[in-house]
Amino acid sequence: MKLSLKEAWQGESNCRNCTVRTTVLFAGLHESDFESIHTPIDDLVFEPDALLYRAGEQGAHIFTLRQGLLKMVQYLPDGTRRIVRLAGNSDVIGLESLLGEPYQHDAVILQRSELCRIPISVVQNLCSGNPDLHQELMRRWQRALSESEAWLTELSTGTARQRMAHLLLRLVVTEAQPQPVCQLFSREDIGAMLGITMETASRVIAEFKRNNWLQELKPTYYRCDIPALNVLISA
Amino acid sequence: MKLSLKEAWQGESNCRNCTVRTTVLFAGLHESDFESIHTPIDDLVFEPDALLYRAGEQGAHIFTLRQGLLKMVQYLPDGTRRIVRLAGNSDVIGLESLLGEPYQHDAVILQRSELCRIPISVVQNLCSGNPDLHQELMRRWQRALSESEAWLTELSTGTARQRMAHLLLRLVVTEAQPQPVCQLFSREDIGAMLGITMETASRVIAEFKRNNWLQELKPTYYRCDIPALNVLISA
DNA sequence: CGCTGTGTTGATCTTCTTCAACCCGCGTGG
DNA sequence: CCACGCGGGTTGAAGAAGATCAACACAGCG
Repeated sequence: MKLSLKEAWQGESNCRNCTVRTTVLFAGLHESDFESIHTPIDDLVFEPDALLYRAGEQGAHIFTLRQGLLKMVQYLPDGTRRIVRLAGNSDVIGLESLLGEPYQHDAVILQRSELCRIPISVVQNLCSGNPDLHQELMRRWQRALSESEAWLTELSTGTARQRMAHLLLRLVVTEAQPQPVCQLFSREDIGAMLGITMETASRVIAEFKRNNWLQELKPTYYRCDIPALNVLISA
Repeated sequence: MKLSLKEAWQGESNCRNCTVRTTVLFAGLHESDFESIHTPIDDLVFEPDALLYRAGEQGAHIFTLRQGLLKMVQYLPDGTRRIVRLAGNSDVIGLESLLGEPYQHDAVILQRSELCRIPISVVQNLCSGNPDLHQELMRRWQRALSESEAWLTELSTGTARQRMAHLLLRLVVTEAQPQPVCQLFSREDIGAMLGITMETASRVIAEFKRNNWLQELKPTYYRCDIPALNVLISA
């Protein structure tokens, strides 16, 4: 099985009683629709660094992230690596497989994730006669597109400082916590997100810490001074 | 009417007999489907610099580009401008309005364009009972997503030279001509596409011309040395 | 105990930005 | 008709920002 590295199969999903059903792809389904799900939807848990799928693979599933965080990675001919998007809570990834296209990215787990692996045949069956599901799919596609464009404008434009500020602000709002706290990634990954080197990423973070824009609570967990960061990006 | 600047209304579209129907959004429609198009689909032509729509507007139409080229522009809080995507032949833009979301970009014509303005109500009506149209819509969304991600990896990564090479190669392949010829934009726009300044854009182009990677046939029209450019990006 | 991977920091070099001057083609108004 | 100004493009010189290379700290682990 290629889904290596600490995969934990949690059993088949019971979509009908899914705890996050209202926020999730199948929100609009009717009771009767669940009868027509014959191919099993697996319920999976992954630990950091697990590889969900690889760019170029012909996929037969889409994935709904019920909990966690992962990175979508692309490579250039010269070997450069760029992280083009993150997927978190209630995001759907691998949509391209619905169109018969191979996966466009490596999908790698960043934080422990719980997700459902849905065979594309299930989605296709449900689609006939489910305008709500269509609508929901389009919404996911649009979400991915908006995210991707935000990465271009916010995380690939301006100085390293500005990009980092944008990244941090994104992270604290998506974590949606009462406290402005986020978990940071390896300097290497931060570099690949912002289009800068590991070293500059490190230096910028050091500078932010010196200025108290950023405060390390425990390893990889940081508290950020949102107003200060906002000044940086609108200057 | 806000669609200012030399708009030319060409009459109502006759989708049934559209010359590019096979490549276009409505490719999968049946004869009978055309009966149910009650709201008019307008057939428009725009000259360069015309503004199709503006970011933030609540749109009531999507647009199919039958011919031409336009840029999709986003702005940062600090006023920076980035071109996040180009749309050309047979691309569909403004899809977000189908979801009730406001337009995410300014859409500005770069080269004389012929396009159809389709009311979202028409698309929504046709969608019920037209899986092919759904499929086609998803394809367009995925295309936009792929494009957007390619801009991140190819046009916002590496040195100015590499980005320019990527841009030129993209342009000559999309033009799909026998000759490796493309029409270039203002230095300002090139800068906004590559995330560099007008001046560096100018310098890089000058350098390419000196090295004969690039040859100006007539104003704004260039012939490029594809192999040479390929070396640049894979070095 | 030493090794490895990750992060940090310094010194130097390259690249890009910034600011300024200038050219040229074009249109406008005197 | 010509002078002028304007916008777009080019080029130079200076400086800033980031990349690169190298050394080192430190934690985790066999």
